[in-house]
Amino acid sequence: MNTSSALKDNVSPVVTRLSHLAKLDDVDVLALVEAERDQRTSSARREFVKEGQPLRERRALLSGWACRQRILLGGQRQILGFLLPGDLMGICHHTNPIAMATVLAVTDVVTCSVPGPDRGSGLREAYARSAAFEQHQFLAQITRLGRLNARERLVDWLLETRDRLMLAGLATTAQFTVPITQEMLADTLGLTPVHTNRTLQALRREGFVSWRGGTISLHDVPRLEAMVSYTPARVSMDGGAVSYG
Amino acid sequence: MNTSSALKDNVSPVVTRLSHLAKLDDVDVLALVEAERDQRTSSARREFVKEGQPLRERRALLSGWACRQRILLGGQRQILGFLLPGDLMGICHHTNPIAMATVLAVTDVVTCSVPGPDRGSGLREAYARSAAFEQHQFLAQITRLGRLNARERLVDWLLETRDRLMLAGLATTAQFTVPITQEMLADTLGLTPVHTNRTLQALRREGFVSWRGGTISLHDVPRLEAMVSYTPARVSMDGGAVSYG
DNA sequence: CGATCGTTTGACAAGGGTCAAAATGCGTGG
DNA sequence: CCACGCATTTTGACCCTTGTCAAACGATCG
Repeated sequence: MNTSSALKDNVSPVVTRLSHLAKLDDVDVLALVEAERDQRTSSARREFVKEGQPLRERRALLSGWACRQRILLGGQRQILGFLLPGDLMGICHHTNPIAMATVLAVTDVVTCSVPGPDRGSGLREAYARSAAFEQHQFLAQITRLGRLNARERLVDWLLETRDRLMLAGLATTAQFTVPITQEMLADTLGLTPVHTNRTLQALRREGFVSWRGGTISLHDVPRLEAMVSYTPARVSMDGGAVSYG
Repeated sequence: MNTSSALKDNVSPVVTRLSHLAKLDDVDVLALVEAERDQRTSSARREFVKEGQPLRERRALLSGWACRQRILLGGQRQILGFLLPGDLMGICHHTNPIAMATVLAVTDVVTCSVPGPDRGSGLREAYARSAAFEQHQFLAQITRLGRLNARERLVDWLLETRDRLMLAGLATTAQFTVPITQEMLADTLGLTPVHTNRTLQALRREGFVSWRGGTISLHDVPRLEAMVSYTPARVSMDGGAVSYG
């Protein structure tokens, strides 16, 4: 199409995702690509950020999954949300920031630095929309936990996760990779592993989803969407974008 | 104390709250006071903002309560959180923002405009910390709904709400005003009104709280805090402040 | 003084939790 | 290539928290 799409094709999920969120010009994309050369790997289970500790630098996820979680005294865990490839972390606008949650590498993970928003305004816009989109996910998580039953929570989460992965170019409408255990899913959905398993089996038995070797396939997307009245977040560049205000 | 505290004493919850969040100089405070002259009243049940509609202007709550809510098809409601006096709304950093949730006046409400962050950097810092604090509340809401039982949800919410009101100078350690019905509380905590009522009664019967005429008293704060391992959000000016990063 | 909204009560149902054990899968080392 | 050990998934039986439905009670307001 245009010059920058040549740059965007087959590049990192960071560029793909941010390009979906705002119009980036070549300067923006080059800055991202440049920043991506500063990569760092960490292995599964490592804690990037610890709740209550000062926040260091802003980075983006290049590959792998991470999660934000809180551990309650008593050992229960609540996973607040997952960080998927292309997602940003550590962006903050005030002094002395302190992490509100622990960020844990779910799989082996590669992160990279991200340029400051000072260059083109495209990046600033993309970062702002990225933050708003994340906010949207937190609000969705609240309604999920507060008002949906086990089956609905599961379906809603699957659809949301699919959409997020699609934004980074990592999913099709009906298939995507989910490198997490059912126990983690339970800690996300506010359920026990046992009940999560049973709910999942029911959906499988009824032919709605399959989950083999970390790959999830949705077999009747329209009905799944109807089941939870799913409305995708509005994050496309054209038209308005979500903002909690 | 100093010159600006003379301005801050007995003034609006907006100034009180923002002063707790960041160091504001006289210029900042005067800008706030000036902006407060642009007041607008709306009566209970009015919808300030409708989910999916463009966001208009940024404003602050001077008095009364509002809530952010979502209605699911099927008519269930989830209250995402309350807006208390001193809280900001409509602040957003990208173009074409769209409301992620409906904002509803719970009581009669007075709002005022708030100055842009351009003046002193104090306001910018206060706004950023305010946003981070709000984010903190959403994350707390997620853990509440995901991992606490009815009694714990209720206690945790009471303690958080007390702290937020204290920030605006509207509560003491053990007493504050809560102008909402048990039904709204139920929609906040992800419970039914009936069960909320029973949980509340249990806490009353055991002498932990009383709730008469819209005023809540906590009678054994240490034990209540222990019950949910309550940790107040770190939002004081000195030391770090929460940021979800 | 009815009307209406909010709170309280009771009886019962069900969704989801708990505990414990059995299967299955998978990486590692022999 | 097989066997072992560990993590994960699956199953079963039972219990408990929370939801549901319906009605009574209480307060507030025109």
